Amino acid sequence: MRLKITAVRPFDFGLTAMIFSNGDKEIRRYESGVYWQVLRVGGKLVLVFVTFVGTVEKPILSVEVKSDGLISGVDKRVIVETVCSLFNLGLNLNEFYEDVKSDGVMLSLTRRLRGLRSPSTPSVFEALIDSIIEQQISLAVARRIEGRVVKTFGDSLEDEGEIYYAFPTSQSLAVAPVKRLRECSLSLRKAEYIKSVSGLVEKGDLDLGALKDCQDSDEIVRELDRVRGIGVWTAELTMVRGMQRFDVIPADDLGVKRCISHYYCGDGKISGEEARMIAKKWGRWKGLASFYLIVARSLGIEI
DNA sequence: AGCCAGGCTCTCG
DNA sequence: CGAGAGCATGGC
Repeated sequence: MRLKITAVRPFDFGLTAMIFSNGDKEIRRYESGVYWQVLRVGGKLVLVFVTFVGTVEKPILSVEVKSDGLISGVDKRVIVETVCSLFNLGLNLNEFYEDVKSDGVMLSLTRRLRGLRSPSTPSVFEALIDSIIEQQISLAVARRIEGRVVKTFGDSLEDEGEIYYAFPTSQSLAVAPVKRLRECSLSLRKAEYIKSVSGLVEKGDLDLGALKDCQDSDEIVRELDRVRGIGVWTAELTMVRGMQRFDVIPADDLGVKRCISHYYCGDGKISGEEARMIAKKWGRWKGLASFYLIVARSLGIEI
């Protein structure tokens, strides 16, 4: 089955999906113009292959849906909504561009990266667990560990002889033996954090859906920060990646600090507080602006 | 070899 | 209170 989705313009699909070009083929990847991953829809696993059939100024996505079960009308709506949130298709980038154009660096970068959107995870839970895994260690190590966790605890789906994994549910991680979590190369601490956070979600003591709908971003940070294993950095990263909250910036993030310093402070070491000061002028677009900096830096773009 | 890596908690003094 | 140790492993 195939679905069509019209995005708000501008949208550069290739530029946006590019960060997944070295992703795991069995989990989530962008290759030769095709992005794929497994979604959980109405209790079923659904594999989607997303391609771009429009232009940056007239963006249309084509979604090929594969599933073992039957896809209902409701399922179709959920799939469309999920793909929309994966690439934040509803966001009006022109508002962002307009609001940051007085910043010379941003003016230049938004012109050169026109249509770039910050991708999201299909669920807040996934963003949260990924962020915990990524605490302190290098991204290269983190990605390998994430892959092991997904393949150990996630449900899988087969298509044309290939196997694909969905991100584990909160239930599967809540009941996961610490020993098996540790076999994914997680430290004992992180194994405990992940298990207990998943337990809180399962019991309803940590309602990520409700938090996502909370108006006040600072309050979300405070609430998440109260949970053992979650600090401000983890909370903010979860919000940017899993809640479409682009008004927050993970200012304590090493990569964010390095990028801000590169474009605004001549590559010197800066503190999280200094990063927040610089980010102030981006207003409600701090998170998206920092994403543009990171992508620009990774592409070697100079002002 | 060793040191650092998109942090966080717990323990000392 | 604030500072400091400990964590896991891959890359340089």
